[in-house]
Amino acid sequence: MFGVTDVLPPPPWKKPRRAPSPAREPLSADKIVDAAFKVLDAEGLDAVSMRRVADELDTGAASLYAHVANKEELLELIRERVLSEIRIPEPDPARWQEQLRELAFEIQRAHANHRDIARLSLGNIPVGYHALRMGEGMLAIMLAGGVPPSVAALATDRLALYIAADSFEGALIVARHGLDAADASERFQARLKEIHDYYRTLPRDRFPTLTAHVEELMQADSDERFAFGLDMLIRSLETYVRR
Amino acid sequence: MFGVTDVLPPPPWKKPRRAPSPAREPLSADKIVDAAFKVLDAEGLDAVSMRRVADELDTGAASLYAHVANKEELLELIRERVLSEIRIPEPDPARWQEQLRELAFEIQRAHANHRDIARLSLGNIPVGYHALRMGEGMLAIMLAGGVPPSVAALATDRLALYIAADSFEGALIVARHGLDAADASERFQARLKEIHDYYRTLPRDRFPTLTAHVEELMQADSDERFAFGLDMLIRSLETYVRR
DNA sequence: GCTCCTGACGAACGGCGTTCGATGATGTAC
DNA sequence: GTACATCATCGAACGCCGTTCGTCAGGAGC
Repeated sequence: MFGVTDVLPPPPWKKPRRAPSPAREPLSADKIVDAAFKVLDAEGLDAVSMRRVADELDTGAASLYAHVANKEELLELIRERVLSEIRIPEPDPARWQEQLRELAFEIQRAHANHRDIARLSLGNIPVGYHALRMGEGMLAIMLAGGVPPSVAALATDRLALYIAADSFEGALIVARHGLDAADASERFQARLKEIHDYYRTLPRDRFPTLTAHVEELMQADSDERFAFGLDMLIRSLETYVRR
Repeated sequence: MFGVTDVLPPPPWKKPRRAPSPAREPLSADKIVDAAFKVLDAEGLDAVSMRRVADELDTGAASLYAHVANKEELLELIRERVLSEIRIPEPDPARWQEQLRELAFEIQRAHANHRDIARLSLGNIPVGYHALRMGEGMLAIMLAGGVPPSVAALATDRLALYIAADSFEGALIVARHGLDAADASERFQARLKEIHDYYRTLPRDRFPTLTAHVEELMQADSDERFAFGLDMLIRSLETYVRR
């Protein structure tokens, strides 16, 4: 015949056929998470909406719900994938403190690699595979180092909280001070300078201690603060070993 | 005359006078924060929207913007008021560890008194009066105890982060497991039981450490966990004093 | 060739923070 | 006492959000 369907424009009273649906390859939870990461890494966590992720896949938000129960579940999948990037060392009893430190930095780095994803890091009881892998690794290192099990169990919980909290705080700063990472750091430095100056103008009689130690309070950058708190926790763990 | 304006119904073609605006007493930032607390304490942080708060004052959301720049500023006022409930002890060198502990619990309690308000507690550089008061108090206690200033400065930062993080985590649980506090606790216990059972079904070969110590991991309630982490931090501070 | 099922997905619902512009009351200047 | 300028008030609207509903196309099974 004459291939009329391709030549004639569609009559206006007939609704357009919705999209080139035959050429469409099917969605999947994995593809949705891929798209979510593209949005996350390019525009930050706030941009990760069902609509925006669906857009990335050239479809509508409603289509996602066939593969993902709701946004909460999508975020859980994202969290798990972030944790999957973490390498966990084989416990070496002689180096247990150092290994804890390495693992902590590894977790922090994994979060920092994905913009402000650490805003999801708090308040999640570990149930996913990679979250459990993390807990297993941390606990194993402590036990190998001779920390008593009941202490190690609690310390794992507290250490995980501390790491998540620090990452969370960093992520908030990234989220609040512009989307571009370099730009954010620059703006944050400027903000810190403001705070520094502000602290110097505080009334000395009302805040004697604070005003007397402004320099000490502002001296460390965020990595140093993280390392210091980490050392505090590990240092105190040592006191449980030596007895 | 005859007081006609009060007797006759308003003619339908004349639009109603918008509200009994003469009897209306003026809004203020303080009244808005009051209303916000009413909503917060009754329905939780998620219910604190500009519309809902305005509703509480029998007005529209737009009216709030004359007294408060935006929602962020309203939340800041709320945070400050929560911190204002915290009592700060006069530093006593002999009891510095104990005083730190008391202050930490005081901060936690102030947050817990207002539902899931602690979800705002992280990532705020202290600039408000009460936030500074808190920092001043914590730092003064440490210095009185003989902690070197450069250590005390960092430790104040880390301790504040820890306290905020723990409260935050607690608030997330409250927010996620129903609005009523008693109900939330009950549901959370049930959830913990589920997790406990789940941990027991984990493959022993992949998670040998975790499965071997399920009981230790689940033994402590949230107050005990908080106290333990607090002790870890204070304990390590002691190691900086004794030299 | 027909039916049934399953993903896809446009449209809509009810929420959100915020802005705009009209409306009215109030205080000041003359 | 009147006119005017100023400012809080607030309904309506904008553009987001997560989620649900009902329709529809395509393929599988018969």
